[in-house]
Order: sequence, then structure tokens, then C-alpha cells
Amino acid sequence: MSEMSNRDDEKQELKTEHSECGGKYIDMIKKIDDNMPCEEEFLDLSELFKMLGDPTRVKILYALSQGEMCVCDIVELLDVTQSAVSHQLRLLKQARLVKYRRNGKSAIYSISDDHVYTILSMGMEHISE
Amino acid sequence: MSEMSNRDDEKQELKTEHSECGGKYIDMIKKIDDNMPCEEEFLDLSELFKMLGDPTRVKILYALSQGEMCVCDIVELLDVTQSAVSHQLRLLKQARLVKYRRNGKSAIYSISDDHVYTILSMGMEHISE
DNA sequence: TAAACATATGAACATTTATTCATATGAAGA
DNA sequence: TCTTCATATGAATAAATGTTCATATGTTTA
Repeated sequence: MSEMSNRDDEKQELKTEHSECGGKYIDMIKKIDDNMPCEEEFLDLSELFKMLGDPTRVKILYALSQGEMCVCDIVELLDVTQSAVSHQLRLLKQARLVKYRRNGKSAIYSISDDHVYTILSMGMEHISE
Repeated sequence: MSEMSNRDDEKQELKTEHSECGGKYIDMIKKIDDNMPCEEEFLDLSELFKMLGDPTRVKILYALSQGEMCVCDIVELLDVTQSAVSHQLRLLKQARLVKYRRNGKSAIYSISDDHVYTILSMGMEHISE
């Protein structure tokens, strides 16, 4: 987790006492606490995963991982309403997980960067253990 | 996404027609559809990410990624109620993302496998782009 | 065995979230 | 310009989720 930098300047004072249970771990805990990523970082991280934490969105992302396509293609591929797809695409767009361009009447969506693909694959690998 | 096998035997008939918009993509869509992972697979996948899609759980997992620790250590490290931590640990345990053992009065929790760590790191990398 | 500590859990509550339905916007073609 | 197709969006609703509070369970020690 070396990528996690510590941007939290107003970090809380470390308690000088520790409950009995983990007495021997105090130093370890203190060290971890000093390097804890800040609240905002955790929020961003969970926000990212939250986007992947819905069947419809994960399907959409999987579909797009195969190549860019328009909304009606997605609607046909998955068994989801056009409206539902559109709503979810908006969320994915806001989260910058997908991008889109207009082509005539169509809106062509695609995965915005390779990380998304990688994370999905990791997830897939995990669940098939 | 080669890890995604197709376990869905009762797959829907492919529509023979396609709306005008993506006419030229028909073959691509058909090919993608044939290889779509099944519903259950998508459910499992989104379920996994859902577990990572909450600030408290992500914090807990981050803490545990630094080493095993007991509940009260986690409570101290994060700024969360003992009850909230316990509830979330139960979910994480159900999802097999963490495991635990008892040590006297304490319950020592730890990350159940390396994938979790890897996925977290990927996520971190993504949000700091 | 009684008290203290560590953790777990059920119920209640407030919030968030995803879908649906109806409709609006926007682009292309007749 | 009128119609049609493709997509977007607002409001409403139902369901899922996370926290809190109170309390239960389980373990150690006096």
C-alpha cells in the first residue's frame, strides 16, 4: 500500500494509553496510525469501489471493456432499461470511469482508463478462487 | 477479462434485429454477448466491490493490510464506534475478505488473502492519477 | 462466582441508492 | 418544419445500507 501517501496534516493526537488487550502492539499501532492515509483518501477510494459495487454498473463496465459502444448496444447486451443504463452511465461518467463522445444521434461510451479494466480483472480473479 | 468464464447455459436468444444506431456493430455485439459472464458472476463481482465501497470497511481493510490486529486496535486506529467496527467486521468476514482467530478475550482479525491487498492498491493507484 | 473487559448482535432509525415512469432534449432525415 | 430515433433526466418509490443504542455473549482475573 505504498501508494497511500499521508496528506492529513491535522492528524489527531495519539492516545498515550492503550487498552489492556493489545498492550504489546502499541508501537505497531502507533506506527500504522502515523502513516494512515487521510479521511479524504479513504472516501475517494471507497467511492471508486462503490461505483463497481452494483451489478448493472459492473455489467456496463464489462461490456465497455470489450470495446466502445453506444447506449442502445449496452441496453441490448444487458437486460436493463434504457433509462436505468442512462442513469448509471451518468454516475460512471461523474466518477470518470467512462468517457463518451457523440456520434450523430448516438452517444458512444468507453472505459476511461486501463486501471478500471485491471481492477475488474483482479476482482474476477478473486471471486474465482 | 479472460478470467471471466461463461457459466450461463440458459442464455437468451440473440435478437436478430438491431436498432439502426449501431448497425455496423452487430457482429461485435453478438460476439460480446456470446462471451458475457453469467448473472451470478456479475453478482459475485459487484458484491465483492460493494464490500470495498464503504469508508469504514476500507479503513478496516487498510489497517489490517498492515498486519493482524484485534478489534480494539481497529477502534482506536479509526475513529469509529466499537459496535460499528464489529458490524462491519461481520460483513467482511461473511464476504471472506477477513478471517479471525480468538486470543483470550481478544479477536484477532487479518486479511484473508492477498488479492484483497492487491485490489486495494490498484484502487489507490487509480484515484491518485 | 462476581466483576471487568472484549466483542458481538438485535432493533430502530435515517440515509442512500437503483429502478421505473413520464417526459424532455437533441440530432437526423423526409 | 415535422417526425422519428437516441439519449438524458426529474420525481417517486421501494429496497438496501450504516450507525447508534442497549444489551448479550464469552473470557479472564480477583
